[in-house]
Amino acid sequence: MPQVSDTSQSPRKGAITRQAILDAAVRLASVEGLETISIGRLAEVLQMSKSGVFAHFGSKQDLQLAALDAALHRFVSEAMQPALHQAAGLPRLWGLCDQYLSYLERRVFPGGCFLLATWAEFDSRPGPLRDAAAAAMHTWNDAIERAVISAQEVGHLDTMGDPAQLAFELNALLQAANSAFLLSNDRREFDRARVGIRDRLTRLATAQAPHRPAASSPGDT
Amino acid sequence: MPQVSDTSQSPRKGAITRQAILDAAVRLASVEGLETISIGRLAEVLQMSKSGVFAHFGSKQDLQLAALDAALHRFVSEAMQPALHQAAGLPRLWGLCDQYLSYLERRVFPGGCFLLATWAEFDSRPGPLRDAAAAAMHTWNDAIERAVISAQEVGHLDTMGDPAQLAFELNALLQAANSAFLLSNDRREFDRARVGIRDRLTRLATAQAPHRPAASSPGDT
DNA sequence: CCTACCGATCGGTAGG
DNA sequence: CCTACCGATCGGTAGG
Repeated sequence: MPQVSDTSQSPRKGAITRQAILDAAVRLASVEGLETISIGRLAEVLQMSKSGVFAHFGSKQDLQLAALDAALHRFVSEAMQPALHQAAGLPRLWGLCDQYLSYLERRVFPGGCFLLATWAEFDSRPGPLRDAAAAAMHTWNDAIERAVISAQEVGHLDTMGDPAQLAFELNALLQAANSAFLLSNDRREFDRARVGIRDRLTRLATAQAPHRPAASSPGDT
Repeated sequence: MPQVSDTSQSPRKGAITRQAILDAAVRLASVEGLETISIGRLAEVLQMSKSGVFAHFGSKQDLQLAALDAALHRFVSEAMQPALHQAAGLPRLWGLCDQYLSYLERRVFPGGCFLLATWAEFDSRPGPLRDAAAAAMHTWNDAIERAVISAQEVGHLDTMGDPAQLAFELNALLQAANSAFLLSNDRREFDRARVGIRDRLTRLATAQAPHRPAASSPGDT
């Protein structure tokens, strides 16, 4: 009766398999969309039976929700977490934008930003998936807006500017980088986003702002 | 043998049916995506047999391409055409942006901007549909960029600015209005886009620019 | 986690 | 534009 076993197998094999399924689901969904993935194709990729895959989730929708959740966690750690540890104010705000662009450049997901893709897929289809995609979008939007407000509070940004307006414009440049890069495959799109962001931030920066957001200069390529 | 008939029926019944199919396809696809529409569901909506729908197109892909083409024509006439008739320079450039926002506000398509939705759906799936969606995106991007260059040529905009950079930023604000409005259902998102666009244009406007792009002021709601 | 199976729906064809 | 039909695949279930 192996209760601890030999640690080589068994610890929580189910959880490992479940994670493997979610990894494959996220990879597939990034390219084809969360709705288009099918349990049968996942089973094929994973060399499992259909019902073997199915057994880990109560329904296709639960699988989709779990995959979105897994992608969101990956998004947070790849596109947000490092920047959130920076000093409040312009460093953190610029860090968030730059970290997001780096997440796009590193192609963390093969199909571009997973959150934007999923939001575009479900933005007009009411239901749990739309709700979850909206919540994921809010996770990001709130982080940006909080960083803007905090930059005003520490005195780096002029309080005359409307935080919602600045957050909207920063977000606009970031999501444009995603779709434009997928369209042109031209890395200068990232430079354009950085130029636009730097312009907005320097224009609103106060005298107390730390040597302004210099960042990696895009050069004149 | 009715050769001219009584004009009530018959002229080109096939073409009429085909158009009805495309209208339904565009409406469905705007909400659910071009890939998700099925010939069977279209037949149901149109009270036709599946093969009756199918007969007008050689394949599902051809139906999708035809629907995208129909949506593009509608996009051009609703979001571009009126603005393109305005005077070259800032009037036309501002007109294009404002017309696009109006197209979103009027909810020409129930699921937001059809071009952006379709591009997001196929941006990572190589094939004829991705190519057609990219071409549709270029139709719009080129119009904006040409309007920017033309505004420089007539002396309304400072030639120091990079046209590609300005076009990128205007486009960013426009597509952000689309996704943000679908997310929040808050019309202030359109105001934010207009404020950002006006800011960009006034900042680059020369002395010869016609009384600057005033536009409908968003008020302080 | 498997085999075996269900009804429904898919895109597409035959033949008229 | 129809009826009738095809093989393939879908999400999901039974039973182990």
